[in-house]
Amino acid sequence: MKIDPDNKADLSAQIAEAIRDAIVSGQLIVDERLPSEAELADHFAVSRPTVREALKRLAAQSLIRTQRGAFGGAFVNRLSYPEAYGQQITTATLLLSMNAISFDVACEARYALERACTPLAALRRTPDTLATMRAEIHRQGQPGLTDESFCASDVAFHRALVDSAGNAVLSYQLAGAVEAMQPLMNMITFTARSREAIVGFHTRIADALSSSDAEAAQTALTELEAYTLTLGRDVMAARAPK
Amino acid sequence: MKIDPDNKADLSAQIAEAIRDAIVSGQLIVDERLPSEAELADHFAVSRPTVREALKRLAAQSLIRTQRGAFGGAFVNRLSYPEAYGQQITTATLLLSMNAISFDVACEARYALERACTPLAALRRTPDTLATMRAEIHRQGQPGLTDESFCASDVAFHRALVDSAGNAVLSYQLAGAVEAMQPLMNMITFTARSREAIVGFHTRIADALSSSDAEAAQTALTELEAYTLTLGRDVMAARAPK
DNA sequence: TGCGTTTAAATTGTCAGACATTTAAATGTA
DNA sequence: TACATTTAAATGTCTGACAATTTAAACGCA
Repeated sequence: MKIDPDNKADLSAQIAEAIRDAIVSGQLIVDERLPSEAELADHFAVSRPTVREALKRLAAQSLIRTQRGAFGGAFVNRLSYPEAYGQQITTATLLLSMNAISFDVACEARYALERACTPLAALRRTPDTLATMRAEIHRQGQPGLTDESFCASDVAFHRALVDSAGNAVLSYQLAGAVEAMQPLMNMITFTARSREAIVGFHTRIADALSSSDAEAAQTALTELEAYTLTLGRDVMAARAPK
Repeated sequence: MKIDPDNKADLSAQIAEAIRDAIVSGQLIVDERLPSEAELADHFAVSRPTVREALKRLAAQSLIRTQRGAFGGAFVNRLSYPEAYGQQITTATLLLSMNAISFDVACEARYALERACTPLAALRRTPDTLATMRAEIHRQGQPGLTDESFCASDVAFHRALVDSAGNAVLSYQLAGAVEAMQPLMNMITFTARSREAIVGFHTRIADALSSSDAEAAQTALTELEAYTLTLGRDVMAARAPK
């Protein structure tokens, strides 16, 4: 873990980068304990608060965890799937909300990615994931459901679809794509008729996966994409004139 | 931006969360200036170092940027694509390297996602992206190339393929999937024969996109996946007996 | 000896106050 | 007006201290 030359950037950023490099390059392995804050301060020739700021940066990225007390300290953290999911979703959501991404582009990306899952899902879907999809479809048919709850259930359905592919890396990658769409979807008011149509598409998808018919699932997904697109465009059109 | 009850977690973590919530919920908008560190310390009834640790956590996630000097301070940062790319790649790389993801699973995910791009890429590929692909194919044919450079060129080729789809959200999502595979791919020693085979697949893909033949591109990708898988398995098999 | 209790030490979390550095606005001057 | 200087506000960094927490070792007792 090396030093910093006469760089002008923040010391805490430099130190954080040095430690991060040591982690990603494998010099520091999972669960290994870092030197104490005092030792790090000594090593980098800075004060303890500066070291602490660097460590907090790393903690924010789930690269380390800290433990108080004797024989406590900072330890290299094994990045778990839930943590990775969380970061993925936060980043994707912010990217979409802050960069004026059009509904069309986000929608296209989402359904393209989901279609990537269907062949695997048709092959590997389990009774468990199928049951989840059926349950969400049932919920979506309930009359008293708010638009937010309907959207949440929609997300749950699509996550079950993605998880059906039985590939953890794929699930992780798509978590962001699917969840980040929710704020955009929440802007849509779902009429009784549109809900019925969506439930119809979902049923077709679930049926297709049940019978391991990847092609039928892809077709239904593509039609659902087209339908979602028209819903979104109607909303945008209704807003624009104002 | 609200207070913290008698929570037991770190104050800096609580404060960071409170500010993060304010950002994602839209209470703080892009480029808006946060109160100064002293004002935040006063507001949350903590010391300035504690506030600073919280701000560094947010800075590590690119949620804020800071500026020194009069009328400086912390500002809500517009998450740019390059920043999002970087975080995506770091997270995906760590997830793969720290969780004993099998080569098969990572490979499957990567090619499934890339296949999702081919229909769009066949439709929208530009002379620019096609030229990039051709250039990388040419580089991959050079005899003196190290394995690392070959892998880097492979990544560049696949990134060009993804970018051909002309969907920024898709490009962002797949950056992690493609780049995170590189460390795994770097473990493979590419013989002259395997390089030739890979260049062949790449040429077929580029040709298919040139003629807007999505199906041929998908087929070539699928075969490339199968070939990559055998290469990877050979390496793993050679290592296991030791 | 064996086991429960107490003590001590190490480490992170937090605070207070100070000074250094940077930056842009305000001010003064030709 | 144009340019140089001053000033004020803010972040960056340091020092030193104390609080809270946790574990290991020391201790005492049966």
